[in-house]
Amino acid sequence: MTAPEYDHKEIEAKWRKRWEEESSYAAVEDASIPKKYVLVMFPYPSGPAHMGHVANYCLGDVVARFSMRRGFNVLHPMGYDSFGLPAENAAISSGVHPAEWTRENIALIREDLKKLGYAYDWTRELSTCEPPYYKWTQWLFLKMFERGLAYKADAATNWCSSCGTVLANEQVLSDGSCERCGTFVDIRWLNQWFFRITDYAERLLEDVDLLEEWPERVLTMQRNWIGKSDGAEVVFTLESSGEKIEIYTTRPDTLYGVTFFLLAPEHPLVDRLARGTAIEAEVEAFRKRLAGRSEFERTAMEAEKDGVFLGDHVFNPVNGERVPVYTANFVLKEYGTGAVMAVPAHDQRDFEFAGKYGLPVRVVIQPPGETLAAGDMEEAYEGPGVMVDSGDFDGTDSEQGKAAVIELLESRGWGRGAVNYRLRDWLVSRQRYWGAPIPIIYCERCGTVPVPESDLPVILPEDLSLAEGGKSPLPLSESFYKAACPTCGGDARRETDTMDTFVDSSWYYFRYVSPLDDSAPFDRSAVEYWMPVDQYIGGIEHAILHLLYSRFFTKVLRDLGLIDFEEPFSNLLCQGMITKDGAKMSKSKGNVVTPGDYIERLGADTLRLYVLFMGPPELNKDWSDQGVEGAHRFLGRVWRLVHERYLPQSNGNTEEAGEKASRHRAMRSLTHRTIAMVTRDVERFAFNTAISFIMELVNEIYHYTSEGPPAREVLEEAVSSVLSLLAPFAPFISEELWTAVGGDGSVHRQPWPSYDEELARPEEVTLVVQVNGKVRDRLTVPADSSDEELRGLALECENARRFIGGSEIRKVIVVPGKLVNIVV
RNA sequence: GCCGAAGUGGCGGAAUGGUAGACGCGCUGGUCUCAAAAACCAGUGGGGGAAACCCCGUGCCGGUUCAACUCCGGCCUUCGGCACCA
Repeated sequence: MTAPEYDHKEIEAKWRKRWEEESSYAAVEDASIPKKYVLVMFPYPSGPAHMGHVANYCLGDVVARFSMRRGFNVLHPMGYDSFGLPAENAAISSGVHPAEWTRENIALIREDLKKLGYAYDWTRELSTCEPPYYKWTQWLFLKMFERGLAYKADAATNWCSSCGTVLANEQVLSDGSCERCGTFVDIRWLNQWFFRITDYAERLLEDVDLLEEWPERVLTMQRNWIGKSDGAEVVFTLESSGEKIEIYTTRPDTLYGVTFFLLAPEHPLVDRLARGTAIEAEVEAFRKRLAGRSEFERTAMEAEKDGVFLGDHVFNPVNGERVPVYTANFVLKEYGTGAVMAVPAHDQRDFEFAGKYGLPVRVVIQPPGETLAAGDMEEAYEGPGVMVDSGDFDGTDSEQGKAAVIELLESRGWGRGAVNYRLRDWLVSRQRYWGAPIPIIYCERCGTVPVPESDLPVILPEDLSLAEGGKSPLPLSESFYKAACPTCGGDARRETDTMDTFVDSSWYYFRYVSPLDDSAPFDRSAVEYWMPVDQYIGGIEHAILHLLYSRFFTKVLRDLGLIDFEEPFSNLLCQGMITKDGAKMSKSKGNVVTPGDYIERLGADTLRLYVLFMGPPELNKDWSDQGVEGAHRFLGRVWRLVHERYLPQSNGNTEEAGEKASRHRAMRSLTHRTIAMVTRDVERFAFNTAISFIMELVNEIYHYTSEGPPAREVLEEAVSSVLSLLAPFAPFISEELWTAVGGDGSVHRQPWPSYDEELARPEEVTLVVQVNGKVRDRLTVPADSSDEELRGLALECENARRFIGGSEIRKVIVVPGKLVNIVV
């Protein structure tokens, strides 16, 4: 009888079909069973699955399968983030309708995900571009609008000329380019929709502390992005008109050192002061110098200070001093109030500006153990010290001075303590077609009117094609934009902008709990059972955008009284990137490896095993074709273990376990030890080492069966443990072999194996003998040797004696079961 | 500049303060074969030695400890985030 070959294609097709027929992984709401919500970031369907998806979804699948087998009721859903620009770009280049392109790609990636054998509850599959989903995206927009959290305003926006739309701040990279297409964005003043995420800045920042199980780097990024600073708002008075101008400063302790005053170039006062005066031409020239440069260039640290005197002065409230007003390139319109007090002695930027324009420098903070003189300074002193030349505050420590000055400002009505955030409101409108329409109607008589909930969804018409230049057809489609005003019934015009796709993905994890609910975005009792997500898994590239927006949405939902928790994701695992030859895979580099090819050639099990074995989840890992062959070789080894070593043996030809028991006992011990180690490692997401322990067990079973006749029950325990432990990683082959060895039902329904502590302990251990901390010998000793026995054995062994020589033994340290260190 | 993460064989990577390099890849040798592939077995950090063994070795310099890849202090390098944010 010859053993069958490992035919991954046949095996995988067979089990895939069976699992689908049986809906094996559908989640059921059952309050009597502890739940686990395992979520992987859903894909944007731009084609078949790529390696990043595979790596990500393998992590989630192991967590989900492991949790199922430990008795949890697991929700492990999948869906598609299916609105977005690439669909429109495809339409422009190939003429396919975005809807068609998107649905075809969904079919492709779904096929790959199914081939990979992920244990998803496919009955909950969702797609954000379908009306039953975006109806609720629109509903959430209306809720935001009702609470004043969605508003329309004129703002300087980031315009990407290539994408033909505005972008949120978060979608502009730090070099000023569009995160999608790399084009440098321009600044345009436009009337746009925003979500008032800044209202939640403090909560979003404070609650970062609740996210104990998130990676530290993500928390840091979130904190940086929110960018809180403590300081004061101070009111200065303009000489010419007497009007009040507010500034924000983090250094109220330097208020007495102000020698000039700065306005952002976009500050409305700049125009007013310049218009019709002698300096108008100069301001115009200054504006020209700035125009055509991105904000990034303008505010780059290397950029030279540039500005213009505006012909007016302000009075400093604390000392009544009159200082000149300038506009300067480095002052940002959108941070603080767009106006700054300048203290050249204690701020490097102001120092450079003062140097260029011959403005005075006044020292008001003296550093410890040093006396600064304004004339000798080569750079600003920004550290703490003692306040001088500051009226009643002279001699005060600058740190205490901050609070003291704020107290003075507040008591006189000159200002107040204030915090500032770097975070800006979230710009959500897009001048694009392939997105959820913003449910708003503009009526000449009634103004901006929300679409009534009963009229949702506002359907995105799919019978339109992109207008000239790839522009959105919505503003040109009368049947879309013509509407009756919900309030007065008169002729009105529908909003033709659509929502940023990050809105769609900010709440999808709520929808999974009740994806078919037509009466609400989610069923409340289902949310109470399943949420929050116990384990969220995804790429680090979403550390700011998606995660911050999702946290914001969750807090808004809580304030709406729809849920009663603050944070959506209890645990977060950020996976690293898979690279090829050290570089990000991209079509232009020609270094893309396609999962589908490997599934075909080596099988889904091989691919799954390899991406998990490559290294720790959070590290970047480089793809190796030889490595993936190795994973395949291992599965072949497991296959032959069962068919060539185990199955023939189980027909008889065994040896009683009692005789020459130590060989058998060692085998059993390793089996139990492996269960312990794999369990521990899966719990801590160390899948690479978990797999290596299974490999060691397999290697040892080969030895065990080669050295002599195995004991049937020992071999059976070892082999079934291998299959049981391997199942979450390589579900198809494990199921096939489980069936072949006559296992009970499906291996994926078996309880996770348990182990016997007593058996797991080895009978013999290697005792390391050190002399003065250097290893001098290794002895094999019984595991239950007492410390005294170990000490005795170590002192007697020849190698140790050689190094001890005639020296006096000063100390002997015994680490039970492991090591003896003799100090001489 | 600030914040965070990481530096270990030819490579991916292992090591609750206690055997550095598990497991895998690659390479070398052996078994099987007419031969090869596959499979199975063995070896594989560097240097020295016939061998037993010895010396060196986890980015660098110090420190704590009987014992440091691991803890502490100071650097260097790489990657990521923030950055003229007042």
